[in-house]
Amino acid sequence: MTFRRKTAQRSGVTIKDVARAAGVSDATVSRALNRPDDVSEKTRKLIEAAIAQVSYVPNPIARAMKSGRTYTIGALIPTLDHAIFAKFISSLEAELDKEGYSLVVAVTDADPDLETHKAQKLIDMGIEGLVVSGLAHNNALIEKANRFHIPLVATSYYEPDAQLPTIGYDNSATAQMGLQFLADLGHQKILILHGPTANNDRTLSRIEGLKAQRGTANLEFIETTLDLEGAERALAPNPLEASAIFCMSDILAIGALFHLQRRGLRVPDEMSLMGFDDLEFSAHTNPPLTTIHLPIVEMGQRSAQEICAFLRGDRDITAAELMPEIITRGSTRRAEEPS
Amino acid sequence: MTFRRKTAQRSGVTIKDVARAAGVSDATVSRALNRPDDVSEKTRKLIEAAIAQVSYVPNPIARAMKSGRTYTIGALIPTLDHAIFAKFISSLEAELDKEGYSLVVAVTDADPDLETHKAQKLIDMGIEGLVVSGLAHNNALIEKANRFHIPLVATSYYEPDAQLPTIGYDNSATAQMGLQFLADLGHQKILILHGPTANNDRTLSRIEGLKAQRGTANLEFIETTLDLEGAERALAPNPLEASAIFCMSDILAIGALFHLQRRGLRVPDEMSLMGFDDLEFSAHTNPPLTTIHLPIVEMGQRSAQEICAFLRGDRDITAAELMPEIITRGSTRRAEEPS
DNA sequence: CTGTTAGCGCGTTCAG
DNA sequence: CTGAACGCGCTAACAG
Repeated sequence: MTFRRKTAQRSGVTIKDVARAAGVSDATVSRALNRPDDVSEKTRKLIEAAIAQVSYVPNPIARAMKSGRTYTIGALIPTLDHAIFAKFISSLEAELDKEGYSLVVAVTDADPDLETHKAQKLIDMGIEGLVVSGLAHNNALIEKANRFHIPLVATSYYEPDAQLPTIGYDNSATAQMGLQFLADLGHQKILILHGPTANNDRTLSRIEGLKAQRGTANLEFIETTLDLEGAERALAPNPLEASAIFCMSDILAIGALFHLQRRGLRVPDEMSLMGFDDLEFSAHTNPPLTTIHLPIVEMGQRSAQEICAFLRGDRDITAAELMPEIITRGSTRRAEEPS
Repeated sequence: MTFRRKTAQRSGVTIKDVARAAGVSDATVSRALNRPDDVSEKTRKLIEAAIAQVSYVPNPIARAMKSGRTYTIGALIPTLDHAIFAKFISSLEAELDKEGYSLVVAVTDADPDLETHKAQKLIDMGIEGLVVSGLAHNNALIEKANRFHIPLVATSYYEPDAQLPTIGYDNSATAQMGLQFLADLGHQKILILHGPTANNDRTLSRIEGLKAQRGTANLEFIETTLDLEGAERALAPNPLEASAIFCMSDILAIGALFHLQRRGLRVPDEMSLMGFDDLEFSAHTNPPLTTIHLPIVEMGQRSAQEICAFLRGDRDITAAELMPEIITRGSTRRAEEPS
């Protein structure tokens, strides 16, 4: 079928047309629509008939204009191709819906210019709140949100002293926790595989945390693209002298696992492997992946709740630290004692 | 940091306040904002100063009220947890952005009631177009969109005779194509693994296509949940007498692969495995997965283009068939000749 | 180049 | 219970 244009923009029939058709005033129609109890049974029926007859449909914009509210929240995310962001958006949207808000998503591809552009677009369309990923945003964005009095929340990050409220986890400490886990298993030489650091403060923070703990183990860092292919490319030319690989993202860990399998290296016997995210996939690989579970769903919920509470006027938005957790599965084991 | 409420709703300073502060009329302020060239350098400066002074911020809703447009499109999708939908949304959003539109996403969990609820919410907020997944939608939804003169596009489906324009592929024919591929390899007994059929016309259509081709091979159908766990649960109790498993979704195929690995069955030597979707993962498993590539990105782009063209008044929305394609990789091989 | 006037569609006074 | 009138914030038309 083809959808045929029936009318120009928004049908054009207004409350006035209904009023005329029903032989009442527009105010009465408005009332019949908003507070039916204040209208007599009889005229209400009359109006309903008129509405159907002239096929009236209320104009949401005019409504919003009166209330001054759009019940719309924006989210600026670097990508949707990574399951972790999809899950976050999903959780955010579900929680916002409970409070009557809708979610507009804008993908930035981790490009600051695109981010600025989309932020402006979101603001222009009247969002009442904005959620972004990470902390490293051009000041233009922060200032803009401020100027428009739009509450801004940074997620995937926890930093109580930041310029804007953060709802997330401590990337640095979490990476350190993972490293410690591996070190405690006796791993001395560890390969760190991570995604792009450009415009990605989450990754940067993880790496910094790791570097600060250099004493713990001998660390080698490799940066690559954040996909399975990236893991392959990073590891293929590597002699793999480490006894463990710690990936700053499960997608890389899974890519590493596939690579190691192809290379004939057994995990965890010949190589321990640890991830970061806890994707659905990670629990099902062979062996299942030891990883760090990120509280993504809670992050979405919490972000929504904070913004909604703020908009309701209940309270200011406060930063919140959510706790990641190590999930021990089969891809890690104690390092061989040096013989 | 905590975000402190500075002001009640939308700051309240209007174009009038600016006009007063600058000593000009409101129309001039409006002009200075929208067509700066029509205003003298001098008064423009004056106005800019006034804007900063009273910290004016334009009200997008009032703007929308004049133009009658919101430049917002809604998408109703069953889930974001499945990468295929995330990718679709991503592509849709990117293309809509090019035309100046924003995308509001609403997740329905494949629940008709939720779908109705969210559809209404989207309409109430003033979307100008709506994209849904699949064809099986309660008439209420279709009728509603019609009543509000909102163009509606159904995706992941192609059905030229449907009630609403579809942009997608022929699920039935595509499944048949996959089956034929396996049959041509000599597979006589094939296990079909598929996701829930309830409220999912895409899956239903694939199954129907397969059943219509029953003559081609001996088919056994198993329904399960659409996740890795689902594949595991479905296959664990199965004796696996088939020589090939055809999964109606890559996620199931990958789950199946993991299961077979654990079970010690070699793919493709002892079991051929074929998917449906072509996720990023599928190209990287061991062995890489033979699957059917779905034109998801094109689907998003095309949907956006059709809606935008329609809204521009250029033309009606017409259905479009996009062609899936078999991607032959390592998980399938010719069946052993019966000895 | 700038000011005045007149609404956009709706909800909300305030009278009746 | 109902109607008349006003105004939300902004912009398009028309004068000047």
